[in-house]
Amino acid sequence: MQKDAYTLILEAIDAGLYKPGDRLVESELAERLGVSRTPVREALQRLETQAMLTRDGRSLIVASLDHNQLADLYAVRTELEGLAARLAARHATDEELRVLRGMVTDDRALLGGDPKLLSRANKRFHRQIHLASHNRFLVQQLDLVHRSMALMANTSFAAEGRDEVALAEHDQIIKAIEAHDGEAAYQALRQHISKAFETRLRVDAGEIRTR
Amino acid sequence: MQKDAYTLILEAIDAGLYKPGDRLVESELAERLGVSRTPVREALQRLETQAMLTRDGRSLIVASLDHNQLADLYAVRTELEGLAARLAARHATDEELRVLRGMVTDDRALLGGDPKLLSRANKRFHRQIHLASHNRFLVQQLDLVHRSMALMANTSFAAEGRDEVALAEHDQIIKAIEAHDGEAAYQALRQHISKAFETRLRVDAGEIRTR
DNA sequence: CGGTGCGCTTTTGTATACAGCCGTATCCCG
DNA sequence: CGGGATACGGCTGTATACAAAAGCGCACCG
Repeated sequence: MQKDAYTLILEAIDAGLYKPGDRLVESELAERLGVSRTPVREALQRLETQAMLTRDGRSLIVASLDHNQLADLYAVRTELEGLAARLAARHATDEELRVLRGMVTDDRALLGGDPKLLSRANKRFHRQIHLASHNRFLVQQLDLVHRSMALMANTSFAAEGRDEVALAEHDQIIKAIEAHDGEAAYQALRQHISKAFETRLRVDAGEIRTR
Repeated sequence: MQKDAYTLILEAIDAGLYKPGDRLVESELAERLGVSRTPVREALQRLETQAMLTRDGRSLIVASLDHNQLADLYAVRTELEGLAARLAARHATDEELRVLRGMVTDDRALLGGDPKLLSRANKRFHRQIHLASHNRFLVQQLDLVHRSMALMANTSFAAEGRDEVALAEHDQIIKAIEAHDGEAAYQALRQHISKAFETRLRVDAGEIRTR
């Protein structure tokens, strides 16, 4: 069976096929996906409620993030990711810890490689921490946050040297979680997000060279 | 113009017309609301993506919160409300502060009255703090949280004496925000939520008499 | 030459028809 | 009398037709 319209449209946005500001026309999507307008409409409505799309008069366009919204988003993200880290330190099982540790080890092989791959590995890592918190609502909320982050053009991993620093930070986070030190994990993750935000601002300002 | 199907169904759930576990049938809702199935379907899908409804096999039922989910929800709520308080202390305008102060003053008149009214006033108060944070994403996330809270049967304001304690706590929170003391506001709101959770647990356990 | 108004085209919103699936109940056979 | 299979009813998912509204362009008038 084919994936549903919702997933397909989401992936198209993720892949950059539709960029912020682009108008999404129901009939066009319906034809492209080979279904009728009905499932497309439902998918678009779902995406709208998740703030991936906004209404411009009558039509739907891909949402875009201005500078203020970016800051807002990171503020919320910092708080929620911090909470996830604290809970993960408390609730993660040994199996989950091994998976997390394995990710950090494997990601070393990606250093200096394709920013897209690095970004994907990074998403997986963070998602694993979310899951290790064993809090469904938190996972759901963080999903929303990460989805909105997909609206940003380029990943901060395009920044030169960011990958190595990030990996070191990931290592710190894992160490704290492994030690079941909630407070340390909380602080480490907050600082990690803070650094990521800072890097993104520098990239956007053109201060850092991107690969 | 009439409100849309989404709002109507949401209000019906809020009013307790549909309780957790109840099955929602498209054709039935369509007839009751006087529209066709199409807008009803869209409304239901939106509610599903917001976790107000869950799928039971093929059909949609109103989501219910078990003990664990309740704890999960409060954990996230504590964090986000705390963040909102801290940001409100930093960003609230004088006009917003006066509105907040006015709410606390007015709410004194409701003490000992209808729990439904108390609960409504409480929601308004918290929402005003969310808005005073001037962070759209945070407002949106907290909206989701409060929506899920609507799934709980009875408000903690049904607990005897809770209203007076809550009002005093609200006063504390406002004082911290008025003083632009982010850290104090953060702590005060976290403790307020924590107390509310504790009260709810006691009510659910049958320890406290409800009015 | 510019502005305004009218009409057409495009797109969304709503209704309805149709098909497929699941659950249930009944009937038949062992 | 009990269990299983089949048929029927209801509900969801998808497609399509139709109506209404908005944007766009052209033409006409000032």
